[in-house]
Amino acid sequence: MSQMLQIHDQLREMILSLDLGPGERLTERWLESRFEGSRTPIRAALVRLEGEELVRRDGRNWIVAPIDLGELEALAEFRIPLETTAVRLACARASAADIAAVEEMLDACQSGAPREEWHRVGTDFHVEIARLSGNPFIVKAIKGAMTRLSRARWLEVWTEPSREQAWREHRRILGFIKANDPEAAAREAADHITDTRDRLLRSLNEDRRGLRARGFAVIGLR
Amino acid sequence: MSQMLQIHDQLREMILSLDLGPGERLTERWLESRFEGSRTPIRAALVRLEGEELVRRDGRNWIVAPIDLGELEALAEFRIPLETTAVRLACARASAADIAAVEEMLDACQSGAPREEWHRVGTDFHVEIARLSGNPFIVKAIKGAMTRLSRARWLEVWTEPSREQAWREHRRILGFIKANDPEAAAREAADHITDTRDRLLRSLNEDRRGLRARGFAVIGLR
DNA sequence: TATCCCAGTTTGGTATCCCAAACAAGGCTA
DNA sequence: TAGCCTTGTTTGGGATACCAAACTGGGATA
Repeated sequence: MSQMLQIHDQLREMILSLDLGPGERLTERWLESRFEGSRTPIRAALVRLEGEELVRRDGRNWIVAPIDLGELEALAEFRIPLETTAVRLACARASAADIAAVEEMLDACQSGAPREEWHRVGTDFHVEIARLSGNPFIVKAIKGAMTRLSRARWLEVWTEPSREQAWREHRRILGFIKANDPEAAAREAADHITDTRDRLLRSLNEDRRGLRARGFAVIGLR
Repeated sequence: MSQMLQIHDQLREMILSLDLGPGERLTERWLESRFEGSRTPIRAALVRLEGEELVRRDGRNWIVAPIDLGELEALAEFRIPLETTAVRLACARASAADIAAVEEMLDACQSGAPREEWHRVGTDFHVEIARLSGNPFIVKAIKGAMTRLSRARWLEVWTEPSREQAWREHRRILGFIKANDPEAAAREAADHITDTRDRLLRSLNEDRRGLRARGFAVIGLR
């Protein structure tokens, strides 16, 4: 794989895992020494990440895209029509094997699994459901939305009951798809998105102090 | 503005106006002489355009993204839930002034206007409607979808009646938003997307020969 | 002491250089 | 003559050189 893509992937991972703080400045020279490559591939990776809105220009400088918690509502509003459409289409189009594969993914994440695992599966579930719709544009949009959500979800303080509930909701959505009940699946999906958004906002609000202590600007959080 | 952005915008325009044929190969050296800049900003522009999926890699080479007419259905399927949501939200949120601005845009495009004008307004209308929703994610998604559609729309053979009908449908959607009738607006928007897709597909099917003559691969057209 | 200014440094933007891989054409061989 | 190999050319990937603008810090000045 080209050096540029390696740098892109590593940098992307560092950003999404909050290894690099939101709003943090990135100088090309620092990245040069960090990744032991010249500025050419580094610039290409930055331009690419800019397209994914994980990195942004601030005047002439590069910065890690800040987290704007104010967009959480808009994000849910965006996801609901897309994901309800996705589950409806999934009912009509998904094969039993495809559905089983998603079910397996859920099963593979047991309650003892590390937090990274829960985080990843919690994101991938929605992307995989979108994939069942067979519509590549829906998949791409959901993937982007979940990426956008990803860092805020790392900040969430996960309690065992809330995690359990999200889990049940995932299972219910999948169950309705399996039972070929598109309207119930759509209702469940919409409710799940709303519930998840509320849980996230509540958690972040209760933890404002903790967020500040960890150096995260809580812009946009009402 | 930086040279890179200039090159990006020009190249983007050339691609969207079919000045550069879909599938055509782009060599960095040719672009270098064409834009009288060095390869550094050109490569940055290409990476950026790759993110917008207007340019693509073909092995090590760069090519203009081919038009895949097969994605027209999926594109309509993607737009319907988003645009129906957009008009519903617009009813709740858009100010009279914002609505009037869109109306003015439609008025400004009289029947004697050049085709470029019709093409542009026909795209911008949907983006502006999305903007009335107040949801930036919807705006961005619709903008992307309309970009994706743009080149196929250039290939369409526009008849006066079909253009008139699209026009009436735009007015009707806006009318229902103005009258604050979200469900009627949503129904109208969905119908419009379906109708437009059908008109486009019919036109392209009837003109397969013409497309081939103009050197466009008609991949994906059923 | 507060403010302004200027030189030195750092940064991103651009141009150019080098290289290895892909490609193409021509000639050699079976 | 058909297929293969060789070799010269072109290409994109990466490294480096150079520049102008932005920033920084320290010292002169009011």
